[in-house]
Amino acid sequence: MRKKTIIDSRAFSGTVNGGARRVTSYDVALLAGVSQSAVSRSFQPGASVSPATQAKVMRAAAALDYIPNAAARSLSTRRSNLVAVIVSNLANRYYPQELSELSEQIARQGKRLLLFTLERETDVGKVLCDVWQYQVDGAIVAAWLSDEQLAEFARREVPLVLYNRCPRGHDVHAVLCDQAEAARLLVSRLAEAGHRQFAMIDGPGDSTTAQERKSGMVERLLELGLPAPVVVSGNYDYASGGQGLRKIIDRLGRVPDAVICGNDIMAIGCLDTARHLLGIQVPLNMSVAGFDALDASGWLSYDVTTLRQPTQKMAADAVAMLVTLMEGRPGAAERRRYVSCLIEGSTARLTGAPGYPGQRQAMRAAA
Amino acid sequence: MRKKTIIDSRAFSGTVNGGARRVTSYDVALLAGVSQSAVSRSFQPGASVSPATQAKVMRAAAALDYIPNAAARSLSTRRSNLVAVIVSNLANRYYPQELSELSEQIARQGKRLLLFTLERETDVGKVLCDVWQYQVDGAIVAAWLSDEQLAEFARREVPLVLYNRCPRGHDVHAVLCDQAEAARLLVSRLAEAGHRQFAMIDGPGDSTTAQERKSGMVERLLELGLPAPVVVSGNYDYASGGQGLRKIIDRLGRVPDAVICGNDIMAIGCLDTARHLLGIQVPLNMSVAGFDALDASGWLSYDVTTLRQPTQKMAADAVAMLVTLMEGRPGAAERRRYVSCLIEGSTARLTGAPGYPGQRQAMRAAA
DNA sequence: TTGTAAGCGTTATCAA
DNA sequence: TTGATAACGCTTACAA
Repeated sequence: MRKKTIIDSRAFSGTVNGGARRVTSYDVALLAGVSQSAVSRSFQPGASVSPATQAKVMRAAAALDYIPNAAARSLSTRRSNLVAVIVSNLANRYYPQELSELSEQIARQGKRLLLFTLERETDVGKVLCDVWQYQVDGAIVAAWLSDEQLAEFARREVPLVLYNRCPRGHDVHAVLCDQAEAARLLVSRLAEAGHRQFAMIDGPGDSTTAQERKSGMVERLLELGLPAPVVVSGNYDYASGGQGLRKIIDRLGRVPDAVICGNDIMAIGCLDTARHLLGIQVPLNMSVAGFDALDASGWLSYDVTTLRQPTQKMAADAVAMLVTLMEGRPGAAERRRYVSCLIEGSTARLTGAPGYPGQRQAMRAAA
Repeated sequence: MRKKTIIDSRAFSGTVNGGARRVTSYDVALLAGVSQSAVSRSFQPGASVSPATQAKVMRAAAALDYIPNAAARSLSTRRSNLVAVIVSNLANRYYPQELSELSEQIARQGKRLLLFTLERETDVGKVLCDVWQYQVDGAIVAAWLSDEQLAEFARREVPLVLYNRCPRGHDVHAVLCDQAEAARLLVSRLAEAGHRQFAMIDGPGDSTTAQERKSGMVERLLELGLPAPVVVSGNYDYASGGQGLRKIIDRLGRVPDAVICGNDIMAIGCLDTARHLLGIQVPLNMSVAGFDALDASGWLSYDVTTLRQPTQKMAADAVAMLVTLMEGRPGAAERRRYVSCLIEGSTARLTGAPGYPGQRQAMRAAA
């Protein structure tokens, strides 16, 4: 008998564990004068309860401050309503809006975001065990997964959507922006405007995004028959931009025609060093471009030529895709590709409309 | 009998709910040839299990890919090992590193971060119900809580630490940086250097941090017997800085001696508009200062005079404080106050060492 | 529509 | 140290 149990535990003020007694659906049932299952049903969207019963239950619940226990529900339904988001600190630092976006979209689906941050891209293994423990209904991962890790998601049947990471293997779902294509576009436009000697300040080695950007650039230059670029490595921060530029000039023996930076932060660092420390006229003597279209890249002091990913749409689609998978619905697109949009700032000489001044400046002037 | 149940559910492949059968501690026990309790104990840090038993269990667990179910544990122990972090999108946007920091510190304590993001500071009510449902062990809140909401945390006995929000009421725990004091310091130093007519570009109305910064400034000016400042409102973004400056000049009929901005982003916007659009020499004709010491404020193009909060320490202490509360240990400091550190950039004329060039420039020159 | 009862997968108590 | 067993608080057949 269950009722007896309740009375018992009241007497002991919590039989097994020391904590204070919590209000449960039994208490509500008792007060409302209905069965416990009636209470449970009253809190479920499409259950069959008469309005009268539901009203009684809700009144009693309110009186007792009753809130259903998610852990118990999770145990019973085998769904936790939790979505794991795994992201490296680096990514969060440079794309904070994406996390907000994901959080909002996940909440909109009635789920909650369990956050796992990584010191490095490849640290996923350290948190994976916790991901399993919490029985998350799905995961969105913006970090590097090994083949074994990918396989484990499949084996444990945890729906997975990769966010801007290269999905090796066929059955892996992902939203991703074509970084190589973006880099190719940038190179094409710069070449069109007469740039011949390119240089790149690369991102950190563990960033697949950076790798794609680099390979896209190198490939396109090769296709165009232009000289091989000078590539130096950076780690996505401001200092890398300035240091990278110095290294490039050192290695090349002169100022390159164009410097493509792995992200906007480095582009800004490169710009500042060029203008304030080396006295290089940008874009007159050298063009500079970045990636990501950070807020800062649009500031008056910079107006960086850069490539914007449709991050808002990507986040929304990632969550939508995950939900489809969680509901076991078939026919979901396995992966969605996006294209970056070139923002013609005033740090690179480009041909074609709108030409000078840059797109942003023109918009400002028009406003 | 439990074993019978297992056999049954195998036969039906999940009795009640349709999902695939999961590996449970019973399966491990069966394979290892021990009782289920032995399995449970083997997975608990300080339980009394013989090495031999533990080894058998671990071998079997590995063979079956067994992972304990957090929901079941949570139900039984009444601890979820979940910490809710409630933060507004705005805050996350401008302080992404804090979230990373909190996440890391929480993980270090063996807990996990359940993220709740808010469109506005005052939207806490919308997510609170979910916070209760998930039975979080504690919460760190960087948003505005009403008295009722504060009371509800107390009533439900959910340990709470406010992050940089004014704790009304006595028994509310918090880590907070003294924003008013920081503003007072800034005003003092600027006044010392001869600035008389101050202006402020205020933050959004729902930001208590902005309110404190403003009141600190106004109070200190009053104490010093300086003219009342011109205060215009902004909303922490770049455009607000430029618009704010124009409004100030409009209202004052001239350029003020010093503009204090509610955050660095607005300070940067203000600077760019002053220099590039209005041709004002900064700091020669006008000083500009901000708050938060963003990365961007240290960039060569800006080198903003600003105030840095010890965010890393604050995040670590917030989590440490929360853990103390969760463990029911008494003697925890009820609230911890921090002081900001003035970063003497080159956008404001200040007296005293190190004088010109700004601190950052001097450091760079020395390097 | 409603109540009864059998799970969900753990931990904790108690006796052996 | 070990095993049997009773919670933990919910959902969901199934029967009424």
